Amino acid sequence: MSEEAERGREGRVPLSRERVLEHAVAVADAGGLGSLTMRSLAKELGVRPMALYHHFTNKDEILDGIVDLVFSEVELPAPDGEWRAELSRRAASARDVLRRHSWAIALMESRSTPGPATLRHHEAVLATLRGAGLSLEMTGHAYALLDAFVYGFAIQEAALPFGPDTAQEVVASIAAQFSGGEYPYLAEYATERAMKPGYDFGDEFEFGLGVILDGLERLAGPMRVTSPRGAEA
Amino acid sequence: MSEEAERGREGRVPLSRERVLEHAVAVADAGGLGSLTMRSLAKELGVRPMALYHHFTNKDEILDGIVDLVFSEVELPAPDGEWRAELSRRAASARDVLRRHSWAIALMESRSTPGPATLRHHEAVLATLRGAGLSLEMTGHAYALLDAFVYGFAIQEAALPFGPDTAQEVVASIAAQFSGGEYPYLAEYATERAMKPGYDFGDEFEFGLGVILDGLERLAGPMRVTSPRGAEA
DNA sequence: ACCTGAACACCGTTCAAGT
DNA sequence: ACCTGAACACCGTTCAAGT
Repeated sequence: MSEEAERGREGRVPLSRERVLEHAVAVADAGGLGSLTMRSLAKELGVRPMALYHHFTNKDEILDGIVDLVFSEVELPAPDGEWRAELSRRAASARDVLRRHSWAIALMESRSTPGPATLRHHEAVLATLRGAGLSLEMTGHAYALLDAFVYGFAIQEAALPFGPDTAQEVVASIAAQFSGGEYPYLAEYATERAMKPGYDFGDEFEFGLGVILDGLERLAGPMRVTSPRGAEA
Repeated sequence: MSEEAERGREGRVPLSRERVLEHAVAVADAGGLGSLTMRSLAKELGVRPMALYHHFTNKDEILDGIVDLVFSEVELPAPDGEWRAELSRRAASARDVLRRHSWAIALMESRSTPGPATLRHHEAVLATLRGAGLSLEMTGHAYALLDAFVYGFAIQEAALPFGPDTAQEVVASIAAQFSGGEYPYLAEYATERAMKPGYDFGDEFEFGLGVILDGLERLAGPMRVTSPRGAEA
């Protein structure tokens, strides 16, 4: 699994914060957050566990680091672009990133020291909303609503019984248990909708995002298509 | 802390799944998910760790159990009530419950074996949406959107630097770091909005929920105020 | 049926030491 | 400056045993 573990002691790349964090993300991607331990990470890097403490004061600092690294993968909206397209692209990208690194969702709840990529991300979204002409108050409303949806949707996708394609079979076995009649609406939804061929839970993302953006557009009044070029120049 | 630990070996209440799960929730509430170990839970119950394995096959089963117990605290919507009021009440209740047990959010991402309270909950929401006259397709859209918002909002509240009241000071210290000018929009939002006296992030919940319910109302067309009394009678 | 003690293979982290 | 070995106080869980 690990290139470093296979490599001899000689041609060893020295540790660095970046290298540690990149491997930490890879370990969590492969085996979940539970598989990411100081010991497993060290082995992946071809090093003894204690070597990590020379670059990070403790495991929490590594967890903060990988959350920020995940954030850095999200495409930033362009503040001078068309706001709706930019926010759509940003939301879809964030959802994609959280699907690739679903362990990161649980971490966001507990981390409260945002890293530079996280701050740049927030800054770009705020710039886009403000650039579209929204008031500060409406900017806060919009940002909270958009991110609640993105994060919450990511939770739901992560909690799906299995991948988007194999879900049907699982739903079918669950639906069979409902046939007693205790959960008629669940049974109906499972058999008449979730088990139907073309169904894909992931499609609910576009619907939900559309409802939210429509609502914001309506409430925010006429928005600028592009923000002024030089902010205060 | 624990009544049981103080009680003598004599007047000991015997273990049961319910008693174990109730104490597990209490332990997680008090110290977070990290503080909930088989050993700490056993001590809280005045018992040896191995006694727990007589009632649960492993820790995962306990985690499944407490997620379902948390779900049981959420107020169910009344399928024959006014749909918008019922869904509002349900959403506010779910958000309340997740604020009281914020550790549960991280668990939902990893658990995929829903318990009876969870199933009853889903059943009631589906019944309310179907009872309001929504198509199966629109029911799926609506449910995914509503729950994404509720869960995602709960994550955001859990990730707040501190409680809703002490947040201002923390925001202020963060804002001070922004003063270099690297994050002008974050600085603006922090100083001109988040630090202002009346500001409370929790208020964003009502706004977001309103936008979503408005959107659903508009898309679903005219909805019944009450569903037919006897479903198929 | 219900609970226990001892043990095993793990954790994160400290501390003193090596180069 | 960068990495290590040994040790400590923890984990979840197995297994054989007690009542």
